[in-house]
Amino acid sequence: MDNRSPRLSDVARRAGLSVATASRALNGSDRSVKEANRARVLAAADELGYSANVAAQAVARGRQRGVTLLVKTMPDDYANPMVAGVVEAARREQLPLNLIVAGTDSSDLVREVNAARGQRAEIVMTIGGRQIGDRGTPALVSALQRYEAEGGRVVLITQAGLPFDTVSYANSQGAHELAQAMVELGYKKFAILGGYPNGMTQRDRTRGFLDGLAEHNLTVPADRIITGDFTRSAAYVATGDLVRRGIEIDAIFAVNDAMALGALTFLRDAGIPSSQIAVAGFDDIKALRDVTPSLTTVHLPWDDVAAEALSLATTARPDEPRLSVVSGHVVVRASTPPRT
Amino acid sequence: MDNRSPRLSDVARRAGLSVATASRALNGSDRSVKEANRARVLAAADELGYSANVAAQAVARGRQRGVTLLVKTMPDDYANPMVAGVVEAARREQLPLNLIVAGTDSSDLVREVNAARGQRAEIVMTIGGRQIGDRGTPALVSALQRYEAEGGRVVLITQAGLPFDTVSYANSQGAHELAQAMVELGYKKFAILGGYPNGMTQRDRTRGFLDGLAEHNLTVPADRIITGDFTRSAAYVATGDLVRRGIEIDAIFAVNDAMALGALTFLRDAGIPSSQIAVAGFDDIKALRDVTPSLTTVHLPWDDVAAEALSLATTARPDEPRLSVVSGHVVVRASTPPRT
DNA sequence: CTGTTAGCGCGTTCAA
DNA sequence: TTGAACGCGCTAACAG
Repeated sequence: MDNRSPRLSDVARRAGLSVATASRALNGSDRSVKEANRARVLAAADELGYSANVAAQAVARGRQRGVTLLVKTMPDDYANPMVAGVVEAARREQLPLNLIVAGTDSSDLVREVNAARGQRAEIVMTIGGRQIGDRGTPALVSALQRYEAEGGRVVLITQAGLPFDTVSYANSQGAHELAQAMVELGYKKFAILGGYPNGMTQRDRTRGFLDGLAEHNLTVPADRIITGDFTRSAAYVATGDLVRRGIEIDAIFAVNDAMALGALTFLRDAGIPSSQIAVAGFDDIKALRDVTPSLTTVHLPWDDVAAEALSLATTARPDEPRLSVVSGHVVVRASTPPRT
Repeated sequence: MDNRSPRLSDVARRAGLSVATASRALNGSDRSVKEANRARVLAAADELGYSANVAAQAVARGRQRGVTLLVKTMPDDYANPMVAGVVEAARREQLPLNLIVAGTDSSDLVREVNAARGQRAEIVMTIGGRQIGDRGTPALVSALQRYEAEGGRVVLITQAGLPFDTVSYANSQGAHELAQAMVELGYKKFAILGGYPNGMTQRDRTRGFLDGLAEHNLTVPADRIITGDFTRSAAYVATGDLVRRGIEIDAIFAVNDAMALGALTFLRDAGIPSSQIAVAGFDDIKALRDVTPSLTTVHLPWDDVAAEALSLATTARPDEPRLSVVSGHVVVRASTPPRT
């Protein structure tokens, strides 16, 4: 009942050749195998149903090929377009992809980075914004530095500022342009659903938006900048609070689309039309196509972000960490009708 | 620049003990290490920043711990609730989770199963429906059987019928009940967006729905059962065709929620209200909360599906493959208002 | 171009 | 309870 799966030596014996030759024919990079022998090895492997033991290869080679993608969570509502992008990009490059769901804490990330280090993973990529003043950041940085010192490649998809190759997207600029666009549409009284108060992504988007308004001499009173969870449900509740408090606003900017959807859904449930309170988000996730009214947002080219990250990972690392910033653009849709 | 990451032998030397003892203290299952020595080993490991090489452990142990989850694709729009469920369940059980995005072809799946076999993966779990008459199925079955014969555990989350432990969800029954519910609401003239003509999930849901209608002496003419891609976009287009062809219907059943959202969005864009053409889906994905009108569907308890799959995987396998069927229930929402 | 040999890092016998 | 020695499956250096 408990057979053994065939090993390289089985293949070699059946082909009447040595393991070394079999190894070269099957997995070696060199071409230094006579064609006839190569064929015999491949035939033997096929007959035996041989499949290389990747773990053993990793041990022997001293390095595990492919990219280890570290994410904090696996969402159960809207897909994460960055993850999808990286998965697809890796597939195109024929790079094995190892998706690890680490957990939300930065110590979880440290643990997984160390695991990758133990395995001699070739490339480690992380997705996810950082927290301002996160006490775990130094530990994460040193784990990553150590991993790099031991020969690994690190690429972060997040905010700039850590000493590693990084792909960022223009949070501040996008929000700035969105603010401009909304002012031009005639909006004046804003509320902002700002998500986690310590999230850098959230902070950059909030600031960019405020800066954009400031150019038109508009401000947002502190009581209309709501912080809290970075989720759809939290936004739903927060919008309800705003409305109940009777605060007079004509538009809500949510710092990501999931939150914007929460706001939009609350307004719909409450019977408040976009002509009364408009909503705009950020990210341009695919799910936006299906809501009414369609949502104004900042489009980010997630596939480009992923491709850029992989490109950084697979090219030689220069002495100085590189930073690649991908910018987005505003997409005005029905949730922010021109205000007369 | 290229240091070495610490190995078990480094830890052992620093602790003044043998590798064997260090191994037992750090990763061994036995308790047979004197407490003082155990502490010294742990301290040494900590000081050195030791992290076990999982690949080497896998080679030595002859088995890679954890669950290897094989999915066909990584969606970029709506999250797959099954995947999220399994990830979370594995985390709860402290089982390392290896998520592999295989590709859509059944030969891709075979390749990954063989890779898992080569690595002596402990548990292989696959998510995704089968195709009727898929020529690749025998190859997949034999790859899985071989993997099992070599000591692995297989759990499928899909239709019943393959000789492995399987978790299924009641596609036919759920659709049947949905049909009943819609008839009771007063609907009579249906169209069905059936997805891939060869998909078993799609077929079961279509059949279940038709059976439910048949109990009320209702039928759906063949030209109103539309097959095609199993996607939101395809459903959007198909709904447009239905409307343009001027076919008289009062409700559309889409065999999954993504397709239902596509249909709903088309109707919205075309200005056709639910009172004229209703829409119902299947799955109850989270994204449904945010559309207008909210969507009638069949709710499936995805977390239960995942938990059940993991439970099958971690209990001893009896001689006969087990089948666990998780059933759902109809949720009537605004997209199917009572018809008078 | 091929085979022999020596590791890779770890778990696990078997004696002590 | 400990340590020495061996083996896991594979790659890579070195001869031939």
